[in-house]
Amino acid sequence: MALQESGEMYLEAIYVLSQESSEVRAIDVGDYLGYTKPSVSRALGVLRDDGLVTKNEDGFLKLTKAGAAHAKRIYERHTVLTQMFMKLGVDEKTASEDACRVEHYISDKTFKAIKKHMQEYGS
Amino acid sequence: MALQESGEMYLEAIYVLSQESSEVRAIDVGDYLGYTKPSVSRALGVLRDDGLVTKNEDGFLKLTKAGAAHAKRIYERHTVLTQMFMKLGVDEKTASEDACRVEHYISDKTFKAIKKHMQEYGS
DNA sequence: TCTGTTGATTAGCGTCGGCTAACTATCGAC
DNA sequence: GTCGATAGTTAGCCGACGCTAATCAACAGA
Repeated sequence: MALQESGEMYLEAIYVLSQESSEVRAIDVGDYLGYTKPSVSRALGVLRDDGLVTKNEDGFLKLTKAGAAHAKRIYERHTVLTQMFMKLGVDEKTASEDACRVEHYISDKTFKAIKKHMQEYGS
Repeated sequence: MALQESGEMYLEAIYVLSQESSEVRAIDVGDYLGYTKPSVSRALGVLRDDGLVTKNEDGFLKLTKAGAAHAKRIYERHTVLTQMFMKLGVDEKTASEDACRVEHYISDKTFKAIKKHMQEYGS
């Protein structure tokens, strides 16, 4: 089954946290997203079952190839959308918050069009 | 409590159908959205409790002042977003489908910025 | 008058995805 | 060796929101 918004948020969080530190645990993901430990635990279980995340013997999380690909896709949407909203005059915080929701709902077609436009005209 | 995506979809549907015919029933809303009668029945009950929709003795639906205001707000987002996506080169069907989801998730700030941009540069 | 269709509702199910409570495991300090 | 903090899991609750099955009311035609 296709990933829901929720699953994408978790993947993105792990992706972002992995860029800051190579040691990402479930608790860090929870802190980042503002969710409790049980919520994270269950969500990661689902992602693990889907083959998107693994956990090594020390409890550190790692995205699989498929998980990383998905996370990068969402994260790119986040950055491009944030950039677009800011280009339109929206403050960074609002732009990022809106991008964070919208990134899960736009089609590939529309995202490609936005990205192309930003590459041509966006600073 | 603030309206969810689902509630906004129902309001928008009633608003659109009301523009085509003054006699809008629950079944029409269901057909329009692709939902079953029981789903519509319950959803309308919630909107009625929230004071956004009324039903007259003949079973015809009518948006209250607050309901209509909310519906118009969402519908405007739908049209402006569709227009923007098409301006970027997206086909009408995809643009409309994406707008239909995104319209529920962008902040007022960002929408105002998009609208302003479209008024200045959008054909 | 009986019957079939249409519209609305109620009861109840399932999934998603938050939550709290409570348990376990590990690890460092005393 | 015991105790407290930290991390993770399990069990189970709840709201949102689809669904099917079944019921009810109104109305039209044989």
